[in-house]
Amino acid sequence: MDKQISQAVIRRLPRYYRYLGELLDDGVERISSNDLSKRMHVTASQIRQDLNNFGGFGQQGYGYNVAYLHDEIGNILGVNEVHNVIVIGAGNLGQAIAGYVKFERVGFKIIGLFDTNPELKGKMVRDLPIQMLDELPEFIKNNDVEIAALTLPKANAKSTALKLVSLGVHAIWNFAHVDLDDIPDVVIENVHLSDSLMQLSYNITKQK
Amino acid sequence: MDKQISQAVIRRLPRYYRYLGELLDDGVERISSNDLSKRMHVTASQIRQDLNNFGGFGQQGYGYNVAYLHDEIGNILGVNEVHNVIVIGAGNLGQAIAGYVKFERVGFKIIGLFDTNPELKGKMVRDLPIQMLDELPEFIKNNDVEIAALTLPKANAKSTALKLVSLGVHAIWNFAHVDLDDIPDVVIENVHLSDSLMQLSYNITKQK
DNA sequence: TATATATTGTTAATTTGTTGACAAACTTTT
DNA sequence: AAAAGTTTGTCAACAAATTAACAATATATA
Repeated sequence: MDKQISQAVIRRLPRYYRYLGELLDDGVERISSNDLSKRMHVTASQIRQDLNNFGGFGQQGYGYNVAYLHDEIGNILGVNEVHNVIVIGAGNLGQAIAGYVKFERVGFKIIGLFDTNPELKGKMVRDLPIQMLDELPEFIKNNDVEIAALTLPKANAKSTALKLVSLGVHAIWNFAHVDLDDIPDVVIENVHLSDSLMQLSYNITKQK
Repeated sequence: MDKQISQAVIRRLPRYYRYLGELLDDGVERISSNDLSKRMHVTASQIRQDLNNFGGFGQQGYGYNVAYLHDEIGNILGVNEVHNVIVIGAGNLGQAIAGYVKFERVGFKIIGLFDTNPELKGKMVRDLPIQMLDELPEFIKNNDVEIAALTLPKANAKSTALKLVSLGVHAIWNFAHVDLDDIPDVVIENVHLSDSLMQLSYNITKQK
């Protein structure tokens, strides 16, 4: 059985991935945990501990090969394969997320955009038509949908999530301001923008 | 000197605030740490520990008064006062964030929207005109700007952040895909959507 | 090729965070 | 008004996460 990796480690992986990507763009071939630690403002020890959860990617006396490590972390994160994404809720945030993923993130592909408002039906958002939510079952039957981004009011979030799961979608990227726990058989990632803004507010307030 | 509160605690505060708000809406007058723990899927001990970092808000044999505790956490988070926000970068995400804060978050007020693209100059986004970035110094002089949301490409993020700080803005809500550390005299809150999506991807991949 | 230097992977020590336990203090019931 | 029941605040125990230390093993240099 696989060793359980703590979420604290998982949360740091994308950041490693990003820094390694930048090094790669800059043509840097190798890097030591010590040099990387200085750039990232973390301890070298933590970098080595984190990476060694997944295997020994480095070499004594040499360090880490940037291209190799970048690729390996990409594999761990699953971003070297394509994941199809649909967006539920075609408001401002939904459209923004659709555009964001489309242009910023390789490895993820927006293939559908849904809403319940009949006035939006068929409206094109870039190259995707807004579809009605009742077309979703048919759409999922015909397409391999892996992730659903939920950008809708919190009142509808839970019921929509349950519906998605029953239709076979097993990963939800949730932007609604509500916790979607106690839904079985689904991986949830919450983006609570309000929480983030309140943390900022706390840190401002504290500083005064 | 104030006792240092760990970020682990701060991260949980908005969630308490949200659940208490819902209880308030439901007309619930009092709640024990035990009942709240069941709803939130955390331990009662953690709730009591967290709250007692800031003071004794409860009463033995009674529990916590919902309205009072909600208000107190609001004070701690600083959301009972208004914070003026400007958005730098009027693309999809910028417009979405502007709308999101405007409609979802009391305590925060969007007062300006800026971009560098001359074609957008004067274009209205709801009731706000898009202004050019070179109008920013004058704007900040005439308005009490507390928070800047950065929704622009990462290439411009750091220089813009430095400029904002030099103009007197001391809090940044950063959506650009880059770390804005080693900028002094500023409170930064990062929202790295890519990181979030990659965490989701990891958890999907792991599950297989 | 031998020696000096660099750097990992891993174990141990330390620090931080979480949970459990319970006396003290309140509320509710009789 | 007394007794029984609840629930907090806090201390102590435990668990998890982070940092430090260092042997092992590579690279770089002379």
